[in-house]
Amino acid sequence: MGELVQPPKGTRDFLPEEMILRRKVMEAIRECFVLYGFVEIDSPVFEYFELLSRKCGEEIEKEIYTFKDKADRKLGLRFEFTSPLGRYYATNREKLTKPFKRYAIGKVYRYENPQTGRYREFYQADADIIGSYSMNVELELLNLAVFVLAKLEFDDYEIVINNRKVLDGIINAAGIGESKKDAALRALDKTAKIGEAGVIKEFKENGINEENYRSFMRFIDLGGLDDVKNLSILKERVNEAVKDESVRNKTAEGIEELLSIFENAGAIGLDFIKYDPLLVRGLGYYTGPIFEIKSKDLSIGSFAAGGRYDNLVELYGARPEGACGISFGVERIIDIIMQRDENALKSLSSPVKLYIVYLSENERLFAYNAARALRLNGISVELSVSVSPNISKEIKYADKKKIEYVAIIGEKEVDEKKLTIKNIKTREEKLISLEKLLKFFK
RNA sequence: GUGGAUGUAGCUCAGCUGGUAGAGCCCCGGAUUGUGACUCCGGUGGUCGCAGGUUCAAAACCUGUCAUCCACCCCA
Repeated sequence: MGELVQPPKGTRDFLPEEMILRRKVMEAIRECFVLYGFVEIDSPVFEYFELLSRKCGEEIEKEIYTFKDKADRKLGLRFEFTSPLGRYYATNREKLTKPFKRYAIGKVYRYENPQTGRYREFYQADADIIGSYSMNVELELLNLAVFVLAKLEFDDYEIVINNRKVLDGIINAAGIGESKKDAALRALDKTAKIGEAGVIKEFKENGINEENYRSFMRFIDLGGLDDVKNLSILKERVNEAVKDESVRNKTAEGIEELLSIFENAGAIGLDFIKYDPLLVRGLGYYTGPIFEIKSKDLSIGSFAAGGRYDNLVELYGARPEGACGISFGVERIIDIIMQRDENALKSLSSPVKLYIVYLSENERLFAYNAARALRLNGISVELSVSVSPNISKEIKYADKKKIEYVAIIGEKEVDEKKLTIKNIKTREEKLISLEKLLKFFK
């Protein structure tokens, strides 16, 4: 197969049967967003590069697809929905009702090497709330996430949460300077993957002492299973250790935010979320709580994540506003579903409920009218286009397209003004009137 | 951007130390012109990812290139 008949690196074609599952997942997520009161917006797939790259961090900047248009404007494809949202909000804020709760589901692009759960073109589903500093926002978003996952029948996942302010405070308390903060955080984030020795090695490579690492770890060695207690302990420790008053206040604020989340989580069915002092998240714009949802057993990584980014809209020229969002990795969710159940694709049936076959010209009008009546009642029907059909092949066709029922219309049916309905799976047949058929599908 | 593995029919793959390709599934036709998943028979389908090179001769060896998978970086 020559290269030119393949889709570009990191992109994929989807077959009709794959689309059934993809549509189902995206529709489930969308329904939940709507049930939680989020409104849909749309914005361009490309924006000015300079806009996209503001405060996203160097690493991400490298992953932005860029191009110049014919008037030499430097543009970039959106690599997620948050930066475009910042721009959108700044542009339209006068027309928006606050707090602004919006969702967006669409394709995003990242120029990176494809790998497990990683593509150059992929779907994300985002829900964000702009216009509130309250932790009620975090609680609502986490609650939404749990609702979405229940709808998708996910149960072996975990939700971890941390706070950028707290991270900054502990980094400071551990004696790691501001200039080395990012490198330290990046290394710490990898603890589960590369282990203690690996983190220390990375610290050293970045000119940070092992003692700083030990110190950091001592702060977060909180022992207990009760996160409220743990955070209270941490609060005292950091409060004593941080000399800089503004950092100390920020840290305390961050801990209060987390405490507020944990104290209220139980009341809305979120008692299982966990404080993870080593959770970092790379994107540069996060300012407060950050969270991640991952599968417990599968190696696919996190499939939903988000956090608070209070400074974002200000970056685009709007007055400061509290803002927080969550993003679902649609591809990863689909990959997980397919890894779990290899029959995930096979077991789905077509949204088309009935395939109608008529055997000769004489039955055409009857078949056409039946199809029309069903369609007018919202029932999806495919009418065969064969002129003189071979019934075996028609049934096989419907089966392959995962259509559950076939209607056969011949001389006999037209005479009796009924349709022969065959259930493909059970092979049962019934001769029934159109009225009964309509009721059956309703 | 870096490293490793892999590219042979629509799919999964076989093809030994070089002698210009095979199986199963799928697909198409028939046994079966108002009834499909099983069976039987027959058939279509490949410049062996692409481009060079070595050789009398390359799917095989060498180089480059593109793509896929895995890992790093980073991330949904």
